[in-house]
Amino acid sequence: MLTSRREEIVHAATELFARQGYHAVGMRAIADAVGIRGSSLYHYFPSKVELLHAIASDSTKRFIELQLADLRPMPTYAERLRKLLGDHVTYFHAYRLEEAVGLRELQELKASAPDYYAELQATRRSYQDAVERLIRDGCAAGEFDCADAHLAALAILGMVNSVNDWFRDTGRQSIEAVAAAYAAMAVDGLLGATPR
Amino acid sequence: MLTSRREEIVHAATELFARQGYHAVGMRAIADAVGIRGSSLYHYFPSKVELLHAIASDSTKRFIELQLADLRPMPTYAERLRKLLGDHVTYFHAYRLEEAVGLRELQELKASAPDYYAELQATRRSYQDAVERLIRDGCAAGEFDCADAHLAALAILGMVNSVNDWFRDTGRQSIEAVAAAYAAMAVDGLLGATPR
DNA sequence: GTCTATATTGAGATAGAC
DNA sequence: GTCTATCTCAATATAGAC
Repeated sequence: MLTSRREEIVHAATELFARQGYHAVGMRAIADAVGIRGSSLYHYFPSKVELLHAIASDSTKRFIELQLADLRPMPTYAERLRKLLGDHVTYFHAYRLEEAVGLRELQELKASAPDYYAELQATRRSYQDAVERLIRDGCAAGEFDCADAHLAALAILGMVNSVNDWFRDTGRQSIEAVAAAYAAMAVDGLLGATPR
Repeated sequence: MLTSRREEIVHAATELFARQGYHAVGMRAIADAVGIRGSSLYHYFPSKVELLHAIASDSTKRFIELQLADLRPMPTYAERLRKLLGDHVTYFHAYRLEEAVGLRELQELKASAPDYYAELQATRRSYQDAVERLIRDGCAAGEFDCADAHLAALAILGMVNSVNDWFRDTGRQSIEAVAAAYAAMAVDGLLGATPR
């Protein structure tokens, strides 16, 4: 599964950062989890913050590329957005540790590595813009009913992003069921895609 | 404004924790912000984590008491929920630093002070339950249209909680306008309170 | 690529004078 | 209630052997 030592390190750091927070985890703890000495980590990453960047950046960029590529081939705006949001929730669940680190340690990245922060924010922004455009187009086409596409995009993204805060695999519903339900609440409910 | 030195300390710590994160801020930095020495802080708080608890607990409990007290006197469930959610957004904005710390450092509290964590989670849970009950009652009364009141409550709370992530006072809309718009998207949109 | 050894800095917290 | 002085520990990171 984990082919390279580098991947092994990123994986261990992701788990520790997600569980305890970036500053609460020392390089020694990461090294222990991998079975090497602290100093050996510096063979793979020049600093701790580069490790954080690798975690936050890799999964976010992969996610957004996937989502934006998938945006095109659908008959209606409603179906397009429902699929996008459902995939959003399931991806966020699959990479919940990475997303937890990426979201929670954003300001740490902003303070310690401003370039990386700006880059990441730009990537996120392009995704938010794509969702907003999709909503705007759906409104223009008469599929959606919404007063402010910008606000609606923010509200819906806030909604789907929050699933990881409460969802547990041990609960009564699968992540796929929750993903479908959230997509329906957003598209058919909030945006009124299905006439009532 | 800040009557006691204790309040002054809590206020300074809130700002610093919100901006830099709990572990990134030392007791010395908090003391500097107040104009005393680091050791003097221990006259008011026995440890750093007690300070965190004071920040997270005070504002959360005050908020939830306020909101639950306000729940009763309204003619319809829709109006009741619209008011609750609007107040939620404006309160969260007024106490955005405290809420940022309370939400982001939850796991720190869980690790360092499990009792405080459990207490705080129970308080939050009672609020979530109240919102869910309100939605369920509104559904039973035929005012709302929703498949799963539990999921709807989680989705709506995720939505209103996310406003602080993007809202800035320098933007084009006031917080009151955003609060009203979010309440409408939740109640009239997601829950379909207004017939379309 | 991993190790030992270490430099350097700052953390949280305490003792006890005033 | 605030101070000075200090304890103890752990942090990130580097140098250089193997």
